[in-house]
Amino acid sequence: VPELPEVETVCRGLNQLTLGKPIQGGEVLLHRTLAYPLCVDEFLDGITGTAIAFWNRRGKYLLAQLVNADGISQGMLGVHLRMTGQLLWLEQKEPISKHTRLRLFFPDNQELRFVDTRTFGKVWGIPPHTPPEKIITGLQKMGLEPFSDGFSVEHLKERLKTRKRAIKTLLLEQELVAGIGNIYADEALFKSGIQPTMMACELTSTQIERLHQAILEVLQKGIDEGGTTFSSFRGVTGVNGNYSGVAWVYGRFGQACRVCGTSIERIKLAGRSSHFCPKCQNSK
DNA sequence: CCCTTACCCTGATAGC
DNA sequence: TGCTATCAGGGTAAGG
Repeated sequence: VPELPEVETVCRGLNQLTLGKPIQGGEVLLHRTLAYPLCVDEFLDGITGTAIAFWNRRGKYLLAQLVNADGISQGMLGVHLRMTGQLLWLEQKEPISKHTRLRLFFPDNQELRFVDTRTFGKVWGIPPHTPPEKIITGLQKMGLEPFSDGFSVEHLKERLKTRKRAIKTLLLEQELVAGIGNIYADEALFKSGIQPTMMACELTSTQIERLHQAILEVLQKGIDEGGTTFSSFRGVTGVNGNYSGVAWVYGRFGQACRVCGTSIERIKLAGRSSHFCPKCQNSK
């Protein structure tokens, strides 16, 4: 499941492989992958002949700046991998796997291929002179990037003090902080010794300081390991990770806590499974 | 406004 | 062996 570190890894890979080459055309194999515009020809006409100047990541969204031969902006391309989406840089002759949803053709018989088993992933074509958040509504309420200067302990305290909701639920919503998903949320809460069900407004100052630190640590470790910490995530060249990371709690229901040996518990919060150690995550 | 729940989908796995 | 049921989950929309 791609979260911030995985999407960041994809972004870096795309910036090494896809820039400055004119898009020669494309093919949409699954129509619902296209979030905007809904018309396939309109989408392809908008991007054909442009080149990618650079890729940016915002939360779990990928945004490519498109330019013409004179470097003039031609709009943007947006991608969200959701659950199972992959962006792969391949030779066009590579066999088209069953779950291929969209292809973009580049010179020298290369292509950027969107493969997505569960089909939740989305691609947007953003017209010139249009703010991306106007087309990708998910960007409108996006919280601060965790590695930006604004994401301080004070900022977190301010945002949490009025919220009468479980802290885990808030971490999953992108409005509080951008890019955290279920795995990194559970791991960050374990590292900070906070139960996922704790009301955000009841967290102590010390707990919020620990949480802030833990969020940065788990995400940075994920980025350092190329997004392969907890999953079989693949980079843009299809190279598999090494499962190098060991989860403290995620996916370890019923197993012994790596710190105290207590059985890891699992509960449902906002429709998502939350894993935690009832002993380690019980401090003030 | 605030919060919760259902939904989209396919493949892996558990249970019979 | 083979079938069916269940589960996983990001974001969005609808409902309370």
